[in-house]
Amino acid sequence: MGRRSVHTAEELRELILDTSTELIEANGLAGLSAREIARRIGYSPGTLYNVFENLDDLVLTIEGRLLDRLDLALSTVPQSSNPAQTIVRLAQAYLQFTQENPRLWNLLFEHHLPPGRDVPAWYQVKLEGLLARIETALTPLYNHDPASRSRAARVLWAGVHGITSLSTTEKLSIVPSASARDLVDDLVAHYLKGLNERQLAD
Amino acid sequence: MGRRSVHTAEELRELILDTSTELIEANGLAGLSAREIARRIGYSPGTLYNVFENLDDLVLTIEGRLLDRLDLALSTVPQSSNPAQTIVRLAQAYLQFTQENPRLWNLLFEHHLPPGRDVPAWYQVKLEGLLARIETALTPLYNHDPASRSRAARVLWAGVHGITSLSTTEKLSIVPSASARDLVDDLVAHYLKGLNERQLAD
DNA sequence: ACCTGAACACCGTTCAAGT
DNA sequence: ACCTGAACACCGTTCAAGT
Repeated sequence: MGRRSVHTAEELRELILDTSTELIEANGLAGLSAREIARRIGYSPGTLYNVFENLDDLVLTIEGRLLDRLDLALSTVPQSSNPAQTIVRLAQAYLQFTQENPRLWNLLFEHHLPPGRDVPAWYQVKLEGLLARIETALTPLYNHDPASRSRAARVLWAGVHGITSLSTTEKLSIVPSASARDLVDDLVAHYLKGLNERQLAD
Repeated sequence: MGRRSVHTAEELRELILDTSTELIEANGLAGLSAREIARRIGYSPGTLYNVFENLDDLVLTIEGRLLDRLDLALSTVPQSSNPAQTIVRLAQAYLQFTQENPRLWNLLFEHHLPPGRDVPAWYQVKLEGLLARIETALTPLYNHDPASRSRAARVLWAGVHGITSLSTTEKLSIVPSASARDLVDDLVAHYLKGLNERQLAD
């Protein structure tokens, strides 16, 4: 029919992304469908495929924006003269972010690309940027040993991720979300203390 | 048509579960469909619903068996007189198990029940049984403080889960799977050392 | 150029009808 | 009692046709 664009290409793109985000926040990845997006924005399903290659492409775009938002949240964490305190603050900011956007955050782990398709390069870049924030905070403890610093950053990242993952996945209520913060604090405090003892022993 | 059962009810159930497991191992949850299972076992789709309530019920059954297999694997870990070493061995056994069954293991985190439906009680019981293995290994360090012991067990469990999760989710290749074992060892060693220092300070 | 909507090849689940 | 297969209400994606 050739509806004379009531929306610019950019507006249409935002409309699709916003609507998709709402659907995911309401019901997770299972709540997202091309036809439902189309219904809500008042276009036909085919129109989505003028804007995005397919649903995976759309979801990756949403994931990219989510990583940007997390990066922004971490960027506001004030640095402390005590590296351990900086790390604790970063971990708590991460935890808070995931708890504020649980279904959206879960998307990062629910959604898988079809076998053979790789994650785009920009996605890896964003992840590495986030990890770099932790590495930077660890530098005062490790400026002589980048390999150990890198490992410590990954262990901390994965550890905090594990706690948040188990606390937001209702299916593993082993970690009640009320105590996630305690667990994160405990992890960071004792792990860093263990690292520090090792350094003193050197 | 009333095919005169060439399979007993029990055989049919196993056939469905085995075929479903194969589909998941090949392509993850996305590769599982009631119609595809039916095609492979040579029954009509409707027959699945004589055996299982629905696909969620089927998937939960597979998850239960998976948790049983993990429990079995952990049960063969020899206890050491050094609690830290027992924990390291348990963590490594967990890691190995998840790496041997990556897609099946991911099922536990990809699959979500529809909103409102709770995880069955037997599922929670199995999870708590697994956690109890870690708590038991920690007892020598903590027999006077069950609350701290419980927290330490949860932190270790979540931490190892986080490392394995990031290493098997191809989308977060921040943790190359080659180094997952190093990260697990590092986490357990330094976390326990940090705990231990605190105890000595008490 | 942009958008539609029918078409194709799929889903999960139910249930009357068959043996 | 067990099983079928049509039916219903959905999917993602493509693409000829319309304005």
